[in-house]
Amino acid sequence: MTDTIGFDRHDHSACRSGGLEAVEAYCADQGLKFTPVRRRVLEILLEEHRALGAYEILDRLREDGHGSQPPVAYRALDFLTAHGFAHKIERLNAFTACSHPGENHAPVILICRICNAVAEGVADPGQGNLGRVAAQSGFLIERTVTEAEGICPNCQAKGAA
Amino acid sequence: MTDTIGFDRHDHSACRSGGLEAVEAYCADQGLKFTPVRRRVLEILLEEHRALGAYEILDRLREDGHGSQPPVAYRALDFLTAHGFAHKIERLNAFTACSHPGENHAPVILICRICNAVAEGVADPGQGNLGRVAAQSGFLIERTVTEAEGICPNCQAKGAA
DNA sequence: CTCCGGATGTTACTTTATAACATTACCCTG
DNA sequence: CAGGGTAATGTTATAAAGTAACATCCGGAG
Repeated sequence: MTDTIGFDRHDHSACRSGGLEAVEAYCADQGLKFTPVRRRVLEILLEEHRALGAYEILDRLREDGHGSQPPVAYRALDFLTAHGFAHKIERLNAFTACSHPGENHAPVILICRICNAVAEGVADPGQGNLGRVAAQSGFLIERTVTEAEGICPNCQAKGAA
Repeated sequence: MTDTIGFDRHDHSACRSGGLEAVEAYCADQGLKFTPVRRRVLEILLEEHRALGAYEILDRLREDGHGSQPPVAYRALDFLTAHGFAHKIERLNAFTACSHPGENHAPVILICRICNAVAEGVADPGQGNLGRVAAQSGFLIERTVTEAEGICPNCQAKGAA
């Protein structure tokens, strides 16, 4: 089972408020503290809907009167990534809001090297190449990093023109 | 098609000289310059047979009388990774010698969080979760990052004891 | 020999990330 | 509601990773 969003147009205000609501509900349910800083960082990620570096996020927090030192951003990002509300894109040393908050999933990230757009799909970590290689060697998977760099459909269309 | 090495004992001197020979032959064939610095960096990676940070490599180069500034290491690593003789492990900001030099492949990396051992398997980038998600959205894959963190068979056995 | 291009080397700097500790907010217990 | 524990926030300082820019060297083509 797979699904992808990210290279299409979409109702962004809905995706933003929906993301916040889903996380809020999940945190309430699980007894997690969705504090102002954490909430604000997720809002920033949802608003931008792209990969943001920790220091870009930090700049925005500073404008909002929150702490302006790196640990403030990194700690909020740690919380968000630990609970799957955001993902770190290792290839870019950057972060993005999760498209499927609440679902337990292994993110699959597609990165366009032309327009820098980022899309997220989901996968079962036990499946695919990683699952096969791990099973073969008896490796126990806990977390996965699955990313591809290439050209998104939009940029392919432009390039062909 | 998949295969893995890395968590087993093996004849390490053979794996080391074999790796060097394969790369040497490949470079001669392709007209690539396998210079002393590049060769030395690959040797270091093969000797250690683990993930090494660029600055660890740099320390070794310094001892050998090569340049001791970061670009020296990064340029050699760029060469090695560009041609598939080594891989960058994004999760660790570290590098490792390729287990399958010369073969055109998408590496699959398994990282043990207990003993830090690293194993490499190979995969077809068009297959697996990445391939499925990319195909579905019309994304053109150029490079892939496929890594898992978890527990290797050896550490699982120890933990069970 | 001389020019040219690629590789090496250096200085200096940027970006990314974390350790360590002080302060604050909150909730639980008594 | 006082006191105490815990978790979050905030700060200073520094570590770790990576790159831009330029000087130098070296080997091959003309």
